[in-house]
Amino acid sequence: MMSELVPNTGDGAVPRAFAVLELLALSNEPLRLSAIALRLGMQKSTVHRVLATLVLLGYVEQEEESSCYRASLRLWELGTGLVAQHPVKRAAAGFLQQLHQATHETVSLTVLSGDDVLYLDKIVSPRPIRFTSRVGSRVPAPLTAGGKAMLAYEPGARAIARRTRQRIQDKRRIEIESLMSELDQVREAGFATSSFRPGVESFGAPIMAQDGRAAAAISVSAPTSRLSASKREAIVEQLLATCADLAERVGAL
Amino acid sequence: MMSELVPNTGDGAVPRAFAVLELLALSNEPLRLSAIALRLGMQKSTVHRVLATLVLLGYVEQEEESSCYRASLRLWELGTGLVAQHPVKRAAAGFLQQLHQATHETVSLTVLSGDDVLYLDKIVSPRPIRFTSRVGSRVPAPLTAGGKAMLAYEPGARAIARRTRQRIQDKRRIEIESLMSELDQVREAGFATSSFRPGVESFGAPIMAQDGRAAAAISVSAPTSRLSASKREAIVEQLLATCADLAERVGAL
DNA sequence: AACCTTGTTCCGCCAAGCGGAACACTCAAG
DNA sequence: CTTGAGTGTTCCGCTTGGCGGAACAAGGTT
Repeated sequence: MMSELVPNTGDGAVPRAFAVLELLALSNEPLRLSAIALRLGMQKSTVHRVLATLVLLGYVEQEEESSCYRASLRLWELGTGLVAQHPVKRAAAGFLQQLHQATHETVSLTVLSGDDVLYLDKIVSPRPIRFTSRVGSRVPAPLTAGGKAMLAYEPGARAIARRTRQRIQDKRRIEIESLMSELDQVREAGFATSSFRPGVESFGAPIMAQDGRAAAAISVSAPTSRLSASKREAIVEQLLATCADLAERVGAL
Repeated sequence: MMSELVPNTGDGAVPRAFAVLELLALSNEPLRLSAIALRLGMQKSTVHRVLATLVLLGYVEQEEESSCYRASLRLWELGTGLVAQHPVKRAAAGFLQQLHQATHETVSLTVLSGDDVLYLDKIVSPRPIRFTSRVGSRVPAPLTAGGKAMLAYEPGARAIARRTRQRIQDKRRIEIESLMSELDQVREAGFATSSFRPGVESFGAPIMAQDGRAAAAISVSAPTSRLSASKREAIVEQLLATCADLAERVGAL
């Protein structure tokens, strides 16, 4: 009947434990036991047991004075190890650096994750853009330049667009048909653009894999005020060259 | 009876699930179901069930062709959110940048985690040092400059030194009594030095909290070949100034 | 002092998790 | 082609670990 307060993934010990851990990780302040039990619709004693296990495993710490619980850095430690050995990120690091040197603008590496774009890496411009997405954060793919660059080669692009439209607040941002035709143009031109953040313009291109889909995308973002027609042209040219080189490298490994 | 092959944290569904997840996260290649069962001393059917749960929760992905399992980027995603809101790291970011500008050398931010130092942040020198520790990695605290800077104000320093001596391979690296007297000197001078990596010299100073212990440490590392007496002096001076300023800022929040 | 909270502990009930065994399948050697 | 040793997956009976209600202790606030 879907009568849960929270979109719970199911019952059982493991899903519960992860629900608690995620809640703690996403919350920016330490949480009380009761607050966790309330927000997850679980029994206090259950939450207590789960927390005891997580503390034992080192994923959660309990502040001794306030008896609040917060996630430890264990998750982060495991996570950084994961992304450090990510093949695309490893291969891309030097190319991103080089592209940043050439353009002097903010350069990002993203992959598709569900309906979102996940920021794997980023080199910020010396004069950084405000409201930039943090590395490790996710943004609906159809909004971003890198996301559109990847969606152009994704079979399920239309479904992603529909789901995203349901999800976001300002529905005018995504009109399905215009987006789909934009993706056609992206396939032709080889790059996508986006200005979904006010005052910031982005250019994104896919890193193509052998199977015809995009393994990742690189995007260059700059404030509109700093962009001229010739600068835009130069950015796109350097971006496409970088992605082509990188695709060759990725294909080789 | 402690008859486990692996230092297992205990039985039950949740510890098992985390054992599997950690194994996958730490392994740099995708693992087969049998390999996991073997290495953790678990039944195949148990591993299968656990993996199914982890896949459902989005922490593990299964390659469709080889049916291997690997950790997804979910852990990393949660982890980056965690460290991004870490108060010390947030406060330190600007100071690290500034210290890097002043010294043009590699600057690191570390915290104490167990008996280790955990690298929270790092700004690498334009001519980067080889064999540098990755952000998110851990190194035995008594080996590093930042670690010694923090241990100098840690009550359990001696115990940490003993445990670390047991743990490492080259026991000559740590002589308990000489380390303890070195920590005394660190308290007097306000900074520590280390050259546990061949050819690299590091200077570390603590960021003091109100309780008289070190909340974190900043260290500056440079190849010995690039260091003169005056350069060393300048680095230490700038390092100490930075840590003092930062401690004030951290104390305020 | 009479309430609310909070976190923690206890305990009976029961299902979720466990692991052995059987299954389907692939690949390599015979 | 057949055999065999792997693999991953499924089934199922048993029992243990997890569940949640209730009682408990400790502060904090009215």
